[in-house]
Amino acid sequence: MRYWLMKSEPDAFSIDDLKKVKKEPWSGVRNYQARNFMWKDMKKGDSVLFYHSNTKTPGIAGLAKVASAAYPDPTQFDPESDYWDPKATPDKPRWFLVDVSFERKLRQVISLESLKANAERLGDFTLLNRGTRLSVLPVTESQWRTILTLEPES
DNA sequence: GCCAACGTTGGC
DNA sequence: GCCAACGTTGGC
Repeated sequence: MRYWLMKSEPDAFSIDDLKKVKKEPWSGVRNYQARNFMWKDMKKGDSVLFYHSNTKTPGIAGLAKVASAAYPDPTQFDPESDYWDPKATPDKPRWFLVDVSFERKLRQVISLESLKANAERLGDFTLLNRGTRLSVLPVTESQWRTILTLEPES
């Protein structure tokens, strides 16, 4: 069982949206490193920190699970989609995704600010590295545990 | 295979 | 809305 962090812009797809639909194909990732994490390393049942980016208070908003094995992102084949990739074919797909299922909302968003304030306890954390724009990234078990201690009691 | 130009991410 | 940081593209 591994741990991950996945970013989403809440204006586009928030933790509340995930709660509503329960399960969502994580389409639209068009970065090779992020794709490789989903394609090669993620397993059904892995745990996911659901991160809100590009918003007033960026931070971790909820918990989710990897709900499927990786499979080709169907939006790459759809000329109508924003994520259409003319170089991808069903025979030779270029982009892969996993389904993500809702687990729970955090009682309060664990803000990027508070993650930074605990940077020392978190150790080397990709999210906090300068210039990191990865939308799918690995989290260690100890980071996962540390982060959850930052959630308020009630 | 280099690298300038361009597009995107995402915090602020 | 700004812009630094970074990834990708494509000419050479």
